[in-house]
Amino acid sequence: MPGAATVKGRATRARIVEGAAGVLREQGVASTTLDDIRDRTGTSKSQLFHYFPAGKDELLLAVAQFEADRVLADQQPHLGRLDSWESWQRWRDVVVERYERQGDHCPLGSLFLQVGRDRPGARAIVTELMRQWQGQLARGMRALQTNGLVSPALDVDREAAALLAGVQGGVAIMMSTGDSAHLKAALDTGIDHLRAAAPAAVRPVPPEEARS
Amino acid sequence: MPGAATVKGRATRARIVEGAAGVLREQGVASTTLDDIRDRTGTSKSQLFHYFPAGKDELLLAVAQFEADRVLADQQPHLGRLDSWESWQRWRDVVVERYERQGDHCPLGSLFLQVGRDRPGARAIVTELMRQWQGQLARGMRALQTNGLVSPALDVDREAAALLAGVQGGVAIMMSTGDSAHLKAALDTGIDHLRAAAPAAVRPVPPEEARS
DNA sequence: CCCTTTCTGGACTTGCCGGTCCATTTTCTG
DNA sequence: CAGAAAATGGACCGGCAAGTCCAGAAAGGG
Repeated sequence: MPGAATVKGRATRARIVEGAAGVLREQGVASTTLDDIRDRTGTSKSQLFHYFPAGKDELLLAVAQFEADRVLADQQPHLGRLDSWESWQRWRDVVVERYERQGDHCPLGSLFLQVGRDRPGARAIVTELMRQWQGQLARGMRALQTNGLVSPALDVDREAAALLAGVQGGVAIMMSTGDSAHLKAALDTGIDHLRAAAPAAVRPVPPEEARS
Repeated sequence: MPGAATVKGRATRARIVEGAAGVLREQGVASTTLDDIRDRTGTSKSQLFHYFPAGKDELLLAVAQFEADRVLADQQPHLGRLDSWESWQRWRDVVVERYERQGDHCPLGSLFLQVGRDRPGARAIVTELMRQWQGQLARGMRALQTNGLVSPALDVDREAAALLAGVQGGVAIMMSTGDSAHLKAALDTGIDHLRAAAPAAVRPVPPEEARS
């Protein structure tokens, strides 16, 4: 916790990060100035630079980490317990609901564009987020396998990667178009794909019998 | 073609847009100034404002349209002829190759962040791009149905939406992490999902995918 | 060939915003 | 209760880049 040696200091620093996150969500990175953040958080210019000596970029990076942590937290506890079809469905609903509420703004995406993906730390934040997210999806798929709901032959890692990509793309498209249909389609077909890999004996939902 | 009444004028305007697109690809939106574009295109400040009276935003929007047109053009002719498993595979390879070459920079994404999604025209550009892209995928899937390679029961629109989302997300993840595994996974599982919907009689290839 | 319109060059203005500085207050430590 | 270290307030600076302006050159058109 650089530049925050006392309780008061840590509190102020946290207030800055949270407040900055709020401002950034509301008005976007491009049009947010340090003065906006200063106003919102009731701080002074010198405080901003006291806690983030490297300036705006360092602050933005801290906000990025803050937002990244929220992404997974908002999906819990469902994301951590994907061991039945019902739990997958609940997770799917939570994801849709979370991003529909977030509206057409992607805090993380814009942050990285501003900071620059190459900056030490920036790439690491998103890579780690994706790694954990995908890991939890894969874990859920293995749980389905363990419970005999999905064939052990399923390539879990590839499937989890594809599902994660679908979610990311669905969100991205929603940001641009305002329509969540793609996100829902990606989630539903992804889960359908798992269902199709169910051992025939326990196949849960007759997947649309239309062989004629 | 606002502000370009003569051949010479139109040529200059086009030179500005293309040059600006180049600069933006190389150094990103955030750090590109009108002077950079002026240097690159061998023009003067007054020319920039002559052809784009509303200033930088209007120019960026024109570049966005330019880049959007490229996206689909780069996938042709494969995207237009998705009527066999082989053509789907070729398209898949072209997409991967195109985005791997593009590296970790997304001209369109950054452009919209800078301009703001809400600006009249901005949202329309990406919405139209997605609509056309998805339309061509759906058309390809219907061609498979017509050729008896895929069950007529397949929900083409949902499947196309999901595949498009996967591609978008795969690209987005590649931009952030530098790894194209998610893009490949999304494409391959998406196409697998189609293969799984093949009428049993003509099921083409036992889905054996090379994974790396 | 003249007169209008379009196009071009580049100097100049202007406001914004990241960053600096130092004085002052508060908190920690022994 | 000192003295040090941390935290705070806010005035100030300086550069940069978007946008303006006008003079002058080229096209176009009757």
